[in-house]
Amino acid sequence: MFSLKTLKQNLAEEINKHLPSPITADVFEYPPKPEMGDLALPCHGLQLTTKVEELKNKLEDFIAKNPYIKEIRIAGPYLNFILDKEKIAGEILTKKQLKSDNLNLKSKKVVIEYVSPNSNKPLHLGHVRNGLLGEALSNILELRGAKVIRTSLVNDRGIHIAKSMLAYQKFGYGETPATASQRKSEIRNPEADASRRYGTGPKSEEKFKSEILNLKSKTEKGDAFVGRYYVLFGEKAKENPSLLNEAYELLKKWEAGDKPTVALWKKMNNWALRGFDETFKNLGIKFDKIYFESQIYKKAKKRAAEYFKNKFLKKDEKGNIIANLAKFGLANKVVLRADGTSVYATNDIELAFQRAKDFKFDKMIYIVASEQDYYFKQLFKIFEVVGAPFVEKLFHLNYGLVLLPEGKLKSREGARVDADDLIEQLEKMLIIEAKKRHNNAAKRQNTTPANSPLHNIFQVPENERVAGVNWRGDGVKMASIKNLALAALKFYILQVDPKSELLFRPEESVSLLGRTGVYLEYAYARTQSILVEAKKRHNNAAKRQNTTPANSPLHNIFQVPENERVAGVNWRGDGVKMASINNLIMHLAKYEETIELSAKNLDPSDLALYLYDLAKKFNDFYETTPVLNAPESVRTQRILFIKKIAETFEQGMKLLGIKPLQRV
RNA sequence: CUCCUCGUAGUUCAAUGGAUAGAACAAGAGCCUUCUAAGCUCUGGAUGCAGGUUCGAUUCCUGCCGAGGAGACCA
Repeated sequence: MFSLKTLKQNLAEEINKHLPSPITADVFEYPPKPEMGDLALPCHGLQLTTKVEELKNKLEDFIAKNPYIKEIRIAGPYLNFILDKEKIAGEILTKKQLKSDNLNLKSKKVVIEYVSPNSNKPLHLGHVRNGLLGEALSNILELRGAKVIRTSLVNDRGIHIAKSMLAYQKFGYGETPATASQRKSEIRNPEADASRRYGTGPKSEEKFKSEILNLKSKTEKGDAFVGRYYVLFGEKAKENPSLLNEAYELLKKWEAGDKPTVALWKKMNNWALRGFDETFKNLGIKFDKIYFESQIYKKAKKRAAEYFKNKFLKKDEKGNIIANLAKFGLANKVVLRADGTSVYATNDIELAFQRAKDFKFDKMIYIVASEQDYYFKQLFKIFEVVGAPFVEKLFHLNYGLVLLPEGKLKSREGARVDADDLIEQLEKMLIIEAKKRHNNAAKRQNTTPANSPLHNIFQVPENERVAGVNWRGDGVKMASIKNLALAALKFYILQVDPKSELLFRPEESVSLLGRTGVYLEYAYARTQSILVEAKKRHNNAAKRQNTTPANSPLHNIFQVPENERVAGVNWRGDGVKMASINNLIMHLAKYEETIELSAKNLDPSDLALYLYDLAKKFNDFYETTPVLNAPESVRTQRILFIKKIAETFEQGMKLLGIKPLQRV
């Protein structure tokens, strides 16, 4: 069975017979232009005892015997290999889609920690990037054969939680998510809303109180609800700094197990967590195990105190327990405050031990933004000096921050883009775009919008339109706008190298044209359209296959039909572009190594860009090469070709967490 | 001040030390009696500056300039 990887390895082995110092399979490159060849060996660096031509001659025998290589050409310092695309296509197209068996991560246990929110405010764009990365990586590693355990850590206790609790206690008047009104402007701009809504002084509080009492019952997302009180605390504390002390008092009460306080904490936490669940579900993020800081902080403090006995840990002059990292060129790190309260490190240390016990992992990947790089250096060093057995297995996968235009000039406490709101915005953009397309299509066809086949889309009430509408009245359910919006968002974020910062402009960034998730969906939908139509016409691929006598069932894929081969007789005036078919075949052949690369680099952007290329090449093919209307001699083969492309799209998109849509 | 990351078309992103630095958006011109025109084709535009290593540097090294992040018991 054909595999590019194997071919490269075989070729390298053969070439090494003629070289003084051996090469490896990864020195091969792909020529910049397909006309040059399919595989290239740059010979500049090789210590050739002979000339490039002589090497070429020495390889002739091997080439003659190798079924996949047709020819070698010399182009300056390069040796270019022309592969037999017909042969390769025959094997690739009948090959089953990549399975997780016999791949190199088989049975390795990988624990991933990602997202890890604070339960006092809703998820924002940074969490989205984190979550999408984690989910895509988990999927990719799973395909490579790993056993992936998706985990998260919720910071559900501490002073920040106490702040939102206090604000609710003082200014909540018993409001709940179920009674809260959810106005768009509030969600978009909670800060501005908070000051408008709550204002200052007793009068505005009275006003607000009566406002809540008169609210219609419309449920607000719990995390947004809780988040508003956290913001409110900030507002109020500015006027009245003593509120901070009150919040600390509340935290102490909580730690002491004061019943009403714990009850309030539970209530608000549940609201927030339910809100998170909804957002996670929307984004297609799921965890196998969620750790809560509230459940480990006591143990964590104990462990930190115990480790005080370790010679690398000591007390500083204030009484904090610190890890002495100076000799490693790092700043000392507090692992337990003098007053006995915990810091992040306290819990992270404990949690690592707990996870090691829970899962006995081979690899533990922390997906945390690069602003924590230094912290993780310190943390891992601590594990090293205390002799944690799993220290070699830990890995911090850092990703760049998501910046906003304002943040680029002046960051710090920049504005936040709310995750839920973002998805909603995208849906709206899609609906507007669809309407525009609809009108344009009508114009092109010289008909009024009302007579256009797309007309009915816009007769559907808005709320249903978002959920999903029917297409052409044929009863096939059109994919929901929401899925398209998610495809756009996910692709937009995942196409970027995780290490790069991501500049996000709320209005422009997630474009719906060009290199986008929508483009992918559109290309995939086109494959589906062909395949569905093929079935309709009773052009059953399997049936046809039996009638094809050639060695490979796909033998004919390259046979340009007689009438088209004759000079001047072209399809759509462009001619069937063999280059377009060949490009696609080589591209399909590269799928396996793309997945491998993504897994190795822990970088889904390789796969995302691969899929974009696939869509691009497919669209090129689509424009120039008829499938269903192709002459019978090649029709079946082309349908199978489309099927293979569709399968690759499906798997690749699913790995990125993008749901392939039958129709766009 | 120290450390980390990063400077590529107007903008958002590509390019295991290799061939003419690729796309997309934005602008203009074309293409539906044909498998979905959210598509396709054509036209311009870029490696911050200065050195170094190399047969060859966007990539590696040094310095400068610029951006972001971290260094504090702040979560």
